[in-house]
Amino acid sequence: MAFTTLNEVAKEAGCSANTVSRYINKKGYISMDAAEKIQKAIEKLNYYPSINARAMKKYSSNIISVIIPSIKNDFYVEIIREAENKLKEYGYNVMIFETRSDADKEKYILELSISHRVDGIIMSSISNLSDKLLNTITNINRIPLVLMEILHEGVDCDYIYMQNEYGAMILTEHLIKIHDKKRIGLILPLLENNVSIQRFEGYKKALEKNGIKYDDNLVVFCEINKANGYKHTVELLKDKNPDAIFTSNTIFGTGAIKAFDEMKVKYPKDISFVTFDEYDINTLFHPYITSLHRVDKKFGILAADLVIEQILKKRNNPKKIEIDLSLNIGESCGCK
Amino acid sequence: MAFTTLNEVAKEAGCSANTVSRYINKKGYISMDAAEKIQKAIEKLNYYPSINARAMKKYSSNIISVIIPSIKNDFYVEIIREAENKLKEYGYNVMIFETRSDADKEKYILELSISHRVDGIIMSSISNLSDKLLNTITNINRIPLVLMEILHEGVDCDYIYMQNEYGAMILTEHLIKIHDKKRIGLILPLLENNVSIQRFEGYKKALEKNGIKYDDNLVVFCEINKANGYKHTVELLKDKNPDAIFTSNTIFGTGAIKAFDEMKVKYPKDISFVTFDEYDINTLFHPYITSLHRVDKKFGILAADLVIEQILKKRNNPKKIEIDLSLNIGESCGCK
DNA sequence: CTGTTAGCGCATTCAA
DNA sequence: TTGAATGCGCTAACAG
Repeated sequence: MAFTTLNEVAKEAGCSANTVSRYINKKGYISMDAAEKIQKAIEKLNYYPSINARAMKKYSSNIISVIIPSIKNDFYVEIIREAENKLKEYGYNVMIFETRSDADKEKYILELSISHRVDGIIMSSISNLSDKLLNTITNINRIPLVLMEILHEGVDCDYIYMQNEYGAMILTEHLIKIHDKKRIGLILPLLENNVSIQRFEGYKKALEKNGIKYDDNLVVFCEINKANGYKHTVELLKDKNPDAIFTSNTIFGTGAIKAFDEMKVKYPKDISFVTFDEYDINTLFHPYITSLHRVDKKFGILAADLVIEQILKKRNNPKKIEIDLSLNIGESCGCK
Repeated sequence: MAFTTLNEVAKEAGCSANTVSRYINKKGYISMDAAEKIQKAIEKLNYYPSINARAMKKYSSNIISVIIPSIKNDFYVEIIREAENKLKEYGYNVMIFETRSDADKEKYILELSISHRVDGIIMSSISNLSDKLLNTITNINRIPLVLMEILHEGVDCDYIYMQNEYGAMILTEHLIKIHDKKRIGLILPLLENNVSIQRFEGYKKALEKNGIKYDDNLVVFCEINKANGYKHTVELLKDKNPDAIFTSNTIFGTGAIKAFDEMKVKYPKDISFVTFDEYDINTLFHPYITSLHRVDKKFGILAADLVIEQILKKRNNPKKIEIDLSLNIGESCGCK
């Protein structure tokens, strides 16, 4: 591989490297004549500045890490896009990473981000497994950090978080109070996932408030994939006689839809169906699927604003922003 | 921000920076004693090597750029994941970029990749707008390059490409020959997109071969988004009396599904419906949607192998790998 | 307005 | 087995 350097451009333009640098960074004054020659040299030699060298010199990479569980999830993709657009306004580039909800990969990506000397990290971490490393990042390395979705006790940084427990509760309660459901099947990610724990708590709270005994036959914990959503919906329908199904995310939700389709179980006629997250697919075709609405959906923009604030204003008193949830009534629960 | 350096680790461990470097890179011999002290120092000081400094020294960043039109598209997401897994086997990290099919962004990302001194680029570029830059990359900078989806005449690098024209032809011909359709509505991306051109050609060829006159009222070119898929399906249905709809990608496809749903047009009863790409959503619920099957679906792995070959074996005779397409019959066209 | 100098953090010579 | 010296490409300080 072969790359032109600043020095080569300088030589070609008949000036010093410093002048070229100032031209590129638009710092200080440069004569028209020099500017022209430099521009020509840059084009002639196909010069592209080395980000590595620049980052070393400036103690700043101009990169923000955006780390999410999955890019196969519209919710997170929107966050990335919003954050990227916002950050670009301030001249930052984004490195996109997905953890696949894997603790080792999460750790690897965080360490990689430190090694890249990124100027900030926006992350959706749904377990506590990286908390120690996150503490190093924010306290020792002092990299501006924004965590999304849930609070990590003991990691003192900016947060944008949802009321997962409350959300699961109102969704469950809707099924109980409005549609008189008593046997609500729930499909959840494994409990090492804190979001899962919170949604599980919300479900149980709704039952308790409404005098329904918790039946652990109706609750399934499994790895997040469509196949599991399908499989466990089939099993619930076959063996557990549920009068409703509540999937904790859209991946499980699509598995459930497939199961309903194959078993010729129609919602809401034969069973009520609700899912936590609000996605495109929920209203792709009728019956529309009941879910929860994030009152402020701009996680990505909010997160970007928080990092930028930390960087530019050197703010270091952490902020916590709570995202409200409300019912997003469709037809799948039995309404309309 | 504050980061520990190799020198600080060396001081803490009571040895030279060189020894620490050799320890980290597992190169050359090191006494057990030294190794232990160094490891302790690394942990105590939270040392994470600077990728920037390393890249400068080694003329190699260990990064491969994977550039795709959209991360909101399962086809590309799979490519990313496959490539990432494969590349990690060889010790490479991946930088993920999406161009949103925007020529300026495409150029920006390519230049950014050069500036990062990436060790290779895997890209799906569906226009010819960056061909000049791609030539610089492969001929001047000599960065290993693999292009996906379509051939770019004049860019001499590795390719993994599909028979877009053939695919559109057999899909159209299926509608004509098997289901006796004569007025097939087609929704395509704008023609600056080469994939679009090829699929359009395939459509026309199928009509011609079967003695059907081309009617440009039935063909729509528009920007790729769901709203356009919806809008143009509605318009076709209302005004153009089509007996089939062919959407050129899944984004348009979901828009079409929404339009069918709202207008209470049932496929395949009222109209035939086919879409080019094979996605999860096609078989999420019945009727399953007829599409094209990529005989070798591992674009990502193939691409990673090609870059690795270029890097490790210093291969520079370009390879072209063609991906075959075959009909993937569902029910939406009218077949059972 | 421009050039000279120094040093960012690291890996790679070469000596010892 | 280890240390000292060097330089990757760039920008910031300082001189001129």
